[in-house]
Amino acid sequence: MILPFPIAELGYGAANINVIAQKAGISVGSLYSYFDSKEDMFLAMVEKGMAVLNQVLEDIRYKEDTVFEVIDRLFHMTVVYAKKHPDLCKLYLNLSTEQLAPMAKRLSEKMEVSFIHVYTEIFERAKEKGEVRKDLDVPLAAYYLDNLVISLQLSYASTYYKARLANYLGEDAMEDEERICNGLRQLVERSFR
Amino acid sequence: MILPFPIAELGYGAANINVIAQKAGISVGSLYSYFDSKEDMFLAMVEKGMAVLNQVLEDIRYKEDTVFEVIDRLFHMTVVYAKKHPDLCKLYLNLSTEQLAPMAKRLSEKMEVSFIHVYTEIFERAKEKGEVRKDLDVPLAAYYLDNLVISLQLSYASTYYKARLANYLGEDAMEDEERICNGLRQLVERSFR
Amino acid sequence: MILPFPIAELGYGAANINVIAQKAGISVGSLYSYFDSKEDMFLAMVEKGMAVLNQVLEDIRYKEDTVFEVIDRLFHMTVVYAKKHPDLCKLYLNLSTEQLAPMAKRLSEKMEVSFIHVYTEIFERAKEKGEVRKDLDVPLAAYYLDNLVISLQLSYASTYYKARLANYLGEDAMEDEERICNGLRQLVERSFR
Amino acid sequence: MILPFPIAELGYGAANINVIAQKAGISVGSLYSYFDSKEDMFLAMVEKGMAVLNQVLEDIRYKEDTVFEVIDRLFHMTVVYAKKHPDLCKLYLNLSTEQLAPMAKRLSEKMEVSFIHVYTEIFERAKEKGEVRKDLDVPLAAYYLDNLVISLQLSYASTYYKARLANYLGEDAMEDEERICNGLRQLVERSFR
DNA sequence: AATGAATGAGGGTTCATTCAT
DNA sequence: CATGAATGAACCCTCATTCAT
Repeated sequence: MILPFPIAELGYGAANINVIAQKAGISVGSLYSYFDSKEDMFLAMVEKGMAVLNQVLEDIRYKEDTVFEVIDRLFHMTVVYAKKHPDLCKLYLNLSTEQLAPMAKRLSEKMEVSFIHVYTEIFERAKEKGEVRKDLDVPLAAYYLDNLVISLQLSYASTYYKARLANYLGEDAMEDEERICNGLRQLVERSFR
Repeated sequence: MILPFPIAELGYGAANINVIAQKAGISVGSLYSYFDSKEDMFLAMVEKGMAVLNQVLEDIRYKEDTVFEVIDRLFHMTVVYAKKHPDLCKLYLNLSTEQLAPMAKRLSEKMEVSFIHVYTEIFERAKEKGEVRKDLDVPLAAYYLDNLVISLQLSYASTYYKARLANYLGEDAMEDEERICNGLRQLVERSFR
Repeated sequence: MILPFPIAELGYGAANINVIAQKAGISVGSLYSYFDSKEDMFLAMVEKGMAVLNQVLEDIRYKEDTVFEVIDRLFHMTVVYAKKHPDLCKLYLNLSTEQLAPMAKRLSEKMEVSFIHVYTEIFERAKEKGEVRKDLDVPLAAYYLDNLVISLQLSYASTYYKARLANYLGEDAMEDEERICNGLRQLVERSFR
Repeated sequence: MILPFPIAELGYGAANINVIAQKAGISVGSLYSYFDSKEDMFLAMVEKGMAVLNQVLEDIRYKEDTVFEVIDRLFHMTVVYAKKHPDLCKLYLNLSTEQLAPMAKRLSEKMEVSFIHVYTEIFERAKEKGEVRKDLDVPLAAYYLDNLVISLQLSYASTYYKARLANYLGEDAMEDEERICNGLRQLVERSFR
């Protein structure tokens, strides 16, 4: 199945149909045999992104691990995902842009909800097992963790956020994943204990 | 000075010059006497945003406070800023979009650098005063804190992130600033100690 | 032989090749093995229409009848033809449209000429037999009669002319063929006497 | 006010926006400042046509005349109108085409209704004054008369119908309006008596 | 011979930019 | 200066036609 990657890579506004078709190596007409409209192409990419993310989520939540092992895997997998699918990550930025807000709302909710569910599950279990303090505000912890995950993801995918990461942590910081992932995990670990 | 606010509110792609001129209450021709191009209008908004942000930064870093008092003020002021200037916040999303990446790079650097500088200063001082642990990775701490600040800011400004906040913390979470700001401050405080 | 009916039913502009092929139950490729172009398909339908009309003409002009019996049969057969071949009638509207004028001219002439010939023959004979007044302007009478025939035909075939008929003669007028055919025959009969 | 004449002259399908703009001597953009869409341009022409026709109707129905004087004027004015506004006449052909049937229905009804109303009024009055026979089927007479008027109109406006007229009445028949108008009037007059 | 996926020129429409007033 | 009507390049999309299978 042909996917209109440039629409994710370049953004909805900047990617024009001719460029998309050219980059996909097919004609405009063919493109329109797969999708009914440019909007449809965008949604196809969003759905692809969601499918990949859901797979990532599945890979993360082994039942037996401690919450901190899960979070560690979460950070590492996020980086793997962002490196492998930078275009899908960039979708997130387009979705959150006002231009696409109306179209994105319903889809995004589906996406967020999966994450919220997993985060909540993890923290509740961790509470029971005594891995985190009893008075932890679970929803807030989930929101806080997701903020970090999204930021991390964008740092490895978006041109802009890459530059920002370099500004904060040095030009070659991206290659030192351990520093970032472990560093963030440590910070998070302390904040939950 | 007339500012093309809609370009920030609606996003670069969705805002059209006629609408901008109309909302600004002047003619298209006049708009083009102030700015050479639509790109220029966008950059003017970005600069305006930076100026406001720099003022916010100034208001935050009283020398005498502990780092956690500063961070508390940082979160609170971020919310105040996001509520007062949602359009300027949305700029951030547009800037980080690939469409505007080339244009944005140099400006963004200026912006980030101010923040990095302040964050670094705060943490170095806090280390000296023994408010945070000696082995804290300051650049990483700055990056981590900024991720949270940006996420918080967007949660109060962008339609999409507002919905996300509601998904995580409940429909009326936005009104309960204290829960969010204090909650984040507590999490951060623990992670630095 | 496969005929591209939809091109007549929907009109040259509205009928697209894919729909035509689908309705004809064959592939686009096959369609193009029968016809060289869309224009060709249209012309094939026009020729089909002419052939049917010529048959109708043959059925009408029995030598022994009075001119008014022939005209009566003409109106009745026109209705029968229009009901049986609405798509061929609609061709007439497309042909007379400027869009197809150049292509249509030569074909239409052939078509008109048959009718003119028959009409003239009928009226000349009627004059000889004293059925119509001696000073009747035969060409004008033929033109006048054909105008009515064409109008009648369209009233039973084209959506627009159907609505017009209903406006003039009432919602169910179409079913009362006798009123229309006999009524017109009477009017015509008086005008020729 | 600029009117997109080519859309009537060439037909909805054949007239493309670039041609229309060029023939109108303005840019495509300007055209779209007057009309929201090509459909709108077509409707503007239809409305213009209706306005002109209504004026013609007004000019025709003097109260004092006999029905046959009115009909005579009707034929003559129809020719004048068709010669002056051939493009508006051609609209009629486009409207009755299946392609535009849906769009045209409501407008056309308005148009027809004016004519039906006037025709009916004329015939009812003529009946009262004893100018036409008592048993005349008024709606049918109106339908019959309108068929002739429309045919006449098209004979002076549409390329196709012009050729048809020449086939029936000779190459120079168009110039001999009197023959046609008077001839038709006489035929009609007899049919109503 | 029959198919229908692929093509891409051409259509309707938008909107950043200009310039006569 | 200020205006906003005018411009036309560039957009998204359609569909007549072709050709590898």
